[in-house]
Amino acid sequence: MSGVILWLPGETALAPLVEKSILKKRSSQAILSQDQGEVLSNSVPLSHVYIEADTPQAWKDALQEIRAAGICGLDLETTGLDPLSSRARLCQLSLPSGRVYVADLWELGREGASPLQDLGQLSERSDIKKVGHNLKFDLSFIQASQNRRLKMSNLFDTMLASQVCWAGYDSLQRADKATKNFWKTKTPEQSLKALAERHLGISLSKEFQASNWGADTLSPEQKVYAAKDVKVLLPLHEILMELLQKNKLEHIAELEFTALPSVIEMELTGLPLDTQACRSLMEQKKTQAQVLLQKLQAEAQKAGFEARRKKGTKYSPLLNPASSQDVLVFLQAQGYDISSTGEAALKELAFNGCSWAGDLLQYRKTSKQANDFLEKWLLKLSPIDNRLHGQYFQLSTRAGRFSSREPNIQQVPKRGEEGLAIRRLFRAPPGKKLVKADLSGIELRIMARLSQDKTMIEAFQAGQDLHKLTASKISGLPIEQITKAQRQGAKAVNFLLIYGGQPELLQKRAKETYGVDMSLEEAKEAHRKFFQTYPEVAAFHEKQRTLKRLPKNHYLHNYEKGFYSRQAVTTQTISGRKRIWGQREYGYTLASINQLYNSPSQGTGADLLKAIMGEVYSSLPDEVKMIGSVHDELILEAPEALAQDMASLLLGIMRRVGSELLSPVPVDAEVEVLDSWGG
DNA sequence: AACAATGGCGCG
DNA sequence: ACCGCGCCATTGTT
Repeated sequence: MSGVILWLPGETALAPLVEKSILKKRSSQAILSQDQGEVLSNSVPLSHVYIEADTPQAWKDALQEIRAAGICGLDLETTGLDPLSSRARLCQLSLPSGRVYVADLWELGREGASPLQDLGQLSERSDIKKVGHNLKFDLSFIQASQNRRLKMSNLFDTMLASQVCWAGYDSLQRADKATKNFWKTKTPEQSLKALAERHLGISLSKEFQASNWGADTLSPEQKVYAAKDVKVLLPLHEILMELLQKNKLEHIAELEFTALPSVIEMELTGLPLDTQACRSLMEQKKTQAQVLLQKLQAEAQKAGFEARRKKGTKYSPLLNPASSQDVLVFLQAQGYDISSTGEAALKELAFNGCSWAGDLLQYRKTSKQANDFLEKWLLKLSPIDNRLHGQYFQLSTRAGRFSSREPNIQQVPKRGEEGLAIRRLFRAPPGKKLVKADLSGIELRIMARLSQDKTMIEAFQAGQDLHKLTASKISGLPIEQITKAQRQGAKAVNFLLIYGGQPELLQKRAKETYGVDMSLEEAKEAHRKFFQTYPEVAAFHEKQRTLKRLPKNHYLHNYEKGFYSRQAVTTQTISGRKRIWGQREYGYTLASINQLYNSPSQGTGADLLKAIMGEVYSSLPDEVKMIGSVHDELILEAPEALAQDMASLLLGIMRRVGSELLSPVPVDAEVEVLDSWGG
């Protein structure tokens, strides 16, 4: 086993294998204010813990002190989690001196102050750094209270900073219960509580987190809790700044902080959904699904299907098409030789005349569309503005892409006529247009830049179609004679092979996706020709493979050790984002080589989109909103009169920022002004 | 009842 | 041994 032994988190059985090198022990306490210990003991007068800033004058004084300091910790307590339907109640501000101000925003409001306006202005000041944990939350409430776009600047999010430093890190943990997999991989916790413990040795109680923040008067205990939270932010900021610096990740953290306001805007604005059309399409699809279900079950019954008796469920003699076991048992009993009921296998059966398999596929698609998408969206629609507010997470993925949830905006159907019809439900409101921009073929451009492949770079510089070029090189035909089908085939070749796909997979995919029968020999030949045409891509792969044997120092920090380093295999994006590869299973299996090929590319795409989002956000007029982002695509909602201008703006920024990052590879984009997401 | 694993499928 | 996600229902386990 040539793998490199990475560290494990402290206490596992394998810990002795780990070399511990403590570079520099730094007492976190030195950065904490003197009375931190007393604060935690709860035995000192409240005025030593926090200062109330509930009068307009006291509030003003607090803001003045912050201006003088040039930095503050910022935290809000709110009546709920949704910035559209809940309200901010308490604002906590901390200073480098350790002083904490706690302000009851409602009380201040009654006395004629406008603290949320003040906070809005604070968020925009480039000369005052705002430090918070998951600032998306707090800033969403502040932004939601304003009637203009806040051009927030000089932000430092301790959660994002920490996530940047730990990206990709997996620790092995024993499962707490007896499960099949004894070892479980776990990503480190990134809550404020976890960070305070890890880096400062402070344990924060979360007892009051969900207490009644809408009460007539807030209790001293609630305020103490709130004050303790905000007090750890600046000490954490110090440590994370240094950690970012040691790992040369300041730039990536800055990229995340700059993208943050646009994420807030996307979540707050949400997507416009045509509710009526959505409901009727849902009903139509539900009916369709119901008809198909009965047909499937009736035919199965007629053909002699007998349900197994299952533990824990009510017995039904009917086949459940959502049960892959039921389906597999039935189809095998019918004499079909299959081992999976996935789409590829069922398509094959349907093609060979099994209409039941075709119906099942249709049923799965229709019921998924009706239940998982259309119905879910209607249930998720905000009663405040009747729009769909998915959440975005900047760093929940290993390579640095966004993830999205509740609902996942990144998996809205688009393929095929049915998918398109679903996207058309996202309609711009009257007088508005959607402006959509896609980075064109960005993965291959990134690969051209990563590998510095001469042929690829020249092709892009000449504005050539790389899929056609690949098709031409494989077939030996001149580019002008390449058919659409050949181009599609070459597209599969390009995407599969740059990430390490083997000829066997190529053969399989050609069949599945295009119905092209490719012999293994032909697939091998295409594989050979591809790397012959783009030799630097092969060299890039080779270079990535060697990374496994070239671990580098990566710095971490905790309260006990201070800053310390570990030998870690890391991969990097063009912007310098790092991903740490921890071993996954017993035996120290590292990343698969294909992951090492893919990660810098995928991560660079994320870097680029985030850079573009920051840039676009800072250039948008107030009436135009950023409403969506899907890996290589951005969506704006704009008044009709501004739509064309916004299209040019997007195109210009995407080309400029992209071409700068990928230089000498040019970046291009496709922009459209639309009435709906589906065109 | 709650949790874990799996298969399946939507997107890039 | 092609990468990255989130979400659902089923099925088995505690």
